[in-house]
Amino acid sequence: MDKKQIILQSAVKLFVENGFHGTATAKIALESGVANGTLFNYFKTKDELVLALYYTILKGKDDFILERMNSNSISKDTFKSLFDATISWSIENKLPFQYLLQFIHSPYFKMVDPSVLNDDDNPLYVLIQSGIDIILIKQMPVSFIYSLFIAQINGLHEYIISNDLEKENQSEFIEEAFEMFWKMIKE
Amino acid sequence: MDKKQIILQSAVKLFVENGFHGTATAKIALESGVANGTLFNYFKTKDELVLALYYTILKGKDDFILERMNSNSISKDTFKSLFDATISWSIENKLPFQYLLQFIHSPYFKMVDPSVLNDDDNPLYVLIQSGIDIILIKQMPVSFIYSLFIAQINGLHEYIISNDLEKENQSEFIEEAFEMFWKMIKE
DNA sequence: AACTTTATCGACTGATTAATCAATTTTAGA
DNA sequence: TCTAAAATTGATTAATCAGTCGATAAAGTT
Repeated sequence: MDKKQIILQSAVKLFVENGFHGTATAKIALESGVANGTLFNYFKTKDELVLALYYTILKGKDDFILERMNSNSISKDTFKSLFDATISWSIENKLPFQYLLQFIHSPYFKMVDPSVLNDDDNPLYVLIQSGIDIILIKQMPVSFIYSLFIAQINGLHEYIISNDLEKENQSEFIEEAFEMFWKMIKE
Repeated sequence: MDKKQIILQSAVKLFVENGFHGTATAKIALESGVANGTLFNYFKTKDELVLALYYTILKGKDDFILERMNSNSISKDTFKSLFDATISWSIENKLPFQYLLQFIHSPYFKMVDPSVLNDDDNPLYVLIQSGIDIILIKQMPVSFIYSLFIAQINGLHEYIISNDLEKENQSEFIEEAFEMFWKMIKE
């Protein structure tokens, strides 16, 4: 693993534990086993590191999800796979997931280039649009369904984490949460 | 309005705009029209201010919601009132709502006395429990339904805000979001 | 008015920190 | 092996900021 990756990894941990400004760049360098100045060879400023970390985590999440999605036709099962993959990523990557939440709700979020968030080529977005087109799910704005999907995942995640559920119990609630969500959006 | 309230009000605005550590206490004092040191007469430390602000907003939100809830029996309508009151508060109090999100997802949240969050005497919590008891809503853990309720509100809020919906359009989606939620949790 | 208490002020301080840069080490190519 | 380029180092700096405190003003009491 190269130094850039190590720095990013240390940064997730420290930012989530101590917040953006509660984490000195020197601490990140120390935790990464590099010198103070080295960090600034990889990221010109602290802000750039904070942003790069956000993009990196988003990318990792999308890759993880896409890897687990290989159905051609669109059906309830397709959405189930997506739902499962999304919640799985968030549980297997607690710190990065927490980082996303912290980042999105912080003023840093304003600094994100909107084109990166252009949902039109987001797989989930496209999938929902298709579902609407073939009248599998409710005739509502895509971004509305999208928001509710993300929200349902967040609610489920919050429940699983704060109740410290075991693996077996998790699947029960994941199943249930998806079935509930499907009732909600199906045509 | 006394100085304490003014300081709290300035703090919401600045913290949401510039983040916790991006907002110097001197800036808050300036915005409040008081001297540097005066702020520390009301709040011993900056952390205390950050926490007090959280508690104050929570209290204001609860009061707002309770004021609009005066039904005795428990029915779908009761939940509708709760849903409406909750989303109304979040839309009429964008900055405080944003502050809650920012705070909850930040490391400051660890500093909150858990007994304050003791959901057992949270009206929404009690209401859900009653709904489950009379078999109006699904036989699931209260905290599960609770998490999904909060999540649905958050998703709806995010949709309304980021699409900058007019008042009329808002109610359409609030109605719809509630009906969807009800389908999800009804027995 | 005289006096006490409480609130406010703002200059100051000690500590912290993002970012720099000249010196050093490591790597790579001939 | 020799040399040049690239990467790394960490002491240094200039700036920022939370919190203090003695002085002043305002409010309250007799």
